[in-house]
Amino acid sequence: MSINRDPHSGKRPERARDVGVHFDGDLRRALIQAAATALDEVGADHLSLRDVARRIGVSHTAPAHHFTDKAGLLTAVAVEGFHLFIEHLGGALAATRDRRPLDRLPALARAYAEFAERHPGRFEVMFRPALIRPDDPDYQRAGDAAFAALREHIGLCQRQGWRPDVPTATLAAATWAFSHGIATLRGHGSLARHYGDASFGGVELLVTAMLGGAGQDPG
Amino acid sequence: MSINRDPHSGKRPERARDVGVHFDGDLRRALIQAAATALDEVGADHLSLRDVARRIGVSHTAPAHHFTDKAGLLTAVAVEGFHLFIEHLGGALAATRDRRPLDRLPALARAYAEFAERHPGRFEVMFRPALIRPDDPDYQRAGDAAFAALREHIGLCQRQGWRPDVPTATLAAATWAFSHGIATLRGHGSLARHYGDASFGGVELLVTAMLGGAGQDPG
DNA sequence: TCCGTTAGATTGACACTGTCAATCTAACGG
DNA sequence: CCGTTAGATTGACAGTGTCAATCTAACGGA
Repeated sequence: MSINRDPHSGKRPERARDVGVHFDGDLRRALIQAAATALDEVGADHLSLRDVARRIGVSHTAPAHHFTDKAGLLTAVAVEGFHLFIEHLGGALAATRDRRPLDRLPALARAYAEFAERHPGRFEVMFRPALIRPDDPDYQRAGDAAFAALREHIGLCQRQGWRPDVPTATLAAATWAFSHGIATLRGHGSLARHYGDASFGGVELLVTAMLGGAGQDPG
Repeated sequence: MSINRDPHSGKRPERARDVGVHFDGDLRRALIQAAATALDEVGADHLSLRDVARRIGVSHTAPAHHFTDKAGLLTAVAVEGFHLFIEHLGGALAATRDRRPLDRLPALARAYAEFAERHPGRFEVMFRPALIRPDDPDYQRAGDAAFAALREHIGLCQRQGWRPDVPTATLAAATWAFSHGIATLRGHGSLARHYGDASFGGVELLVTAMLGGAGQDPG
């Protein structure tokens, strides 16, 4: 068991190893990782930079030193979160490759809700601009990419005959908002309270009900 | 202009009058009012009990003394917010009395978004359980009443032939989630960014697009 | 008139937070 | 061997939520 070397005596003050988070000289990445973990554990409201620093055994100002700000660190977490998000939604689409595009929307909304449940902290910072720097280029790019993926799938639905008269962006925004509403209300417990079924199957059911004719032949 | 009397000299330390918020002996109500105002101004994240106290000129512990907690005060604001919310949605329904029930859903979603824009602070605490005491009876009652109102209108739609086969709670939850997603994403600026039209007309358009056959004769 | 009780409100302290200036460390290049 | 520089730390500051202790004024009975 290695013990903290006094930073003034040793050559490399790798205190982070003591708590299990090893950063190969890349403190920046370790901070993001620790922040994301802490975020999922305690929620964005109770996250403190000092706690993040403590988790990897560095000084209490290390996070701000690398990210300027609390908002800076959370922005980095949000960007990383969006990448994970896109990956997760992509997985849901890949898993339903055999179905008709429109019939895959419930699975997409389900994946949306799954992500929100599995990574509540990341999800929180991704969609709460007050916590971050919403005009950060990386953040905007990541968000744009997520929406573009959805938009592409909606376009696919339309090319198969689903509401070809409506602008793709409109349907994509509507689908996004619907999924987002489900995921957030579900996270609040509102779905369980008012709807009764907060399971992922219940999520798919909501989408099917809203789309209505989704199961029937599109005109 | 009355000046603060020294609380130790005068008979009634009505310091609150100095900043324009007069509470007729009802400090509790004044605190809720001040908190709601502050909330709409600075957002829930930057709200401090001490600032609320300063706004009405009382000691820094007065809010916690009356509401136990920061969460206690915010819960009271959320309850009051839900009452206002129900009133606002009711107004939208009353204003569209002449249309067919299904055709009034876009106006309902629009009212939802309007409320979120006009009272961002209240909206925030109403739908962020981490800030409040979600198991507070008054809070639950208020939220239930809001959902019941929506549910009732959905039932009306169904009685007129809209998807009578789907459980009312399902359609109500779906409508709620959709409206909620629109309102929150709109508040984040995501709608303006990805959809382009963040106006209230744009909000109605989203609902119309999603409901699809809403404008046509229900089967 | 006086006194004890009680609810309402305040004071003062505590630990904790984000941020900032100043400082220190170690490695690099000449 | 020395100066520079980037990375990280120290120490301080104002603000915050919360809690125990205290104070205030009004009320009800003797």
